[in-house]
Amino acid sequence: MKAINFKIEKKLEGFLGRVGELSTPHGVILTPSFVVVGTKGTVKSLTPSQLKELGTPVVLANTYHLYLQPGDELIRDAGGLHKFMNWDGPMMTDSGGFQVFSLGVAYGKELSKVVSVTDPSLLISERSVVEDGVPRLATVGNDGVSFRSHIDGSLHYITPEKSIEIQHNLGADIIFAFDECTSPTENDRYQDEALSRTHAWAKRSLIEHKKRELIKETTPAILFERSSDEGGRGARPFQKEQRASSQNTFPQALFGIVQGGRSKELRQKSAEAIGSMDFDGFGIGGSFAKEDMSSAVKWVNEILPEEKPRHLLGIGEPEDLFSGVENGVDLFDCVGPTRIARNGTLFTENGKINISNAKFVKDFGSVDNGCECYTCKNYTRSYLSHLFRAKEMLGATLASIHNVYFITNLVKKMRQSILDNNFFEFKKEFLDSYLKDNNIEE
RNA sequence: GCGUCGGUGGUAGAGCGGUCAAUUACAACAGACUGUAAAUCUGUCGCCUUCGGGCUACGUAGGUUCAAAUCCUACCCGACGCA
Repeated sequence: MKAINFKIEKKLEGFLGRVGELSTPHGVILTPSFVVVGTKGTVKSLTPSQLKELGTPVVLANTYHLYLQPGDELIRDAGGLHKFMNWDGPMMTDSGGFQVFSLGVAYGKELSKVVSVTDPSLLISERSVVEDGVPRLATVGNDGVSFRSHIDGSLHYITPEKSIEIQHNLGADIIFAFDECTSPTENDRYQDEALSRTHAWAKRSLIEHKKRELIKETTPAILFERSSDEGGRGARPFQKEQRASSQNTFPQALFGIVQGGRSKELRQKSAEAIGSMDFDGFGIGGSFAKEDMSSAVKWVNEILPEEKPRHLLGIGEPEDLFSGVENGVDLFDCVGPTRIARNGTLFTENGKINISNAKFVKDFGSVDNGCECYTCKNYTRSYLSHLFRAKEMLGATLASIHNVYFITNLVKKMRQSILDNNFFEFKKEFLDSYLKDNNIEE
């Protein structure tokens, strides 16, 4: 049984972009699509019904976070993450690969998904566990990664097999191979080394995944049902193993992740290697310099098998979404819309605004003219400004509703514009307005 | 009326002779945020500045001292106690 089915409906003439339909056991995702991030099994400040209402097609949770808290086995016993968090739509889980980066070399530094590589102070000259007095919480070995929990300091070791095991316990429709996300500030030798590791880990993730999928397929459905009476009449042989691996009866899809930093050669090498493995789809990972992003995506997507879906990991600024779609990306996820919302920044067709700025205190207009979201239809900038100044929780919720709607809808409009043969007109019209303030100022 | 304690920057509240334009918190004003270590973090926050510094400030007015938010005197205001 195939976990997902991907069908390309239309291509962007002369470019890598395309419109498609991705079927999962929990519903269909129309691509390109924006995936909202719910790291710990919740999209911060939003309920699943609010997500449904604003049109979120798919949610991405995180392996590392849920493994630490509340534990993947608990979630398995709760009936899987869909049931646990009450989200019945399509779901993905990240492998924990990004935490290798964010808790590793990036820990305590100004390093993130998008960095300025022109800043020489960020260049990593030597690899030590403690830099500038800040100990890393993740250290990379060839077999896996040691993590020091950011919650209680306990030590954990995650291997590709472990990541897949956790992700099978969580039970998302689409899961990711365990990879090493490197910083663009690493030197060439390290990038190359890390890439070999990511490729080896991809292979191991795939083997572990296939093994577990096979158990699901060949084990009678009856065994998937949990016996409610703990320890009842003598445990069945194999029960523990089968329960552990097969709580979720529906098949899961595994995406491999392409890395390679800034180097064209490594990006292409990675796309060749990962693209030739039997994954259901692909993630494009890494921390980028802004100006490198579209070229890196293009190098990779020219090589990856066209008929499989591609997910650009962790990218979500409007201008980046346009270039991603143009260059053949089908899925994006990003914490941006929800994080900046909680911090008072809102998307508008004229660029981002910080709602807590003094000028919005008495602004009785809606957040974004013409926006159809719940927040814009019912509340004023003044009210949101008040909520943020008063530190009321509803501020985070209303702002998140708007930002998630804005970005989700933006990608939907891109999709429609490809179908309507006016993608580039739409792109120009949107970006002219969205970026205009930045352009005037400089 | 007598006595005691106290009056510090938008607010609360440190400081009790020089290192004080004054710790800290909050408020205010900006900024950052891209597979979430994040309802977080950063900067500014008396006035002027050629960024060296200059000027005005710790209830008001005097005084002591080389030097006062800090000590003394009077006055004004507040809290509490006694009449």
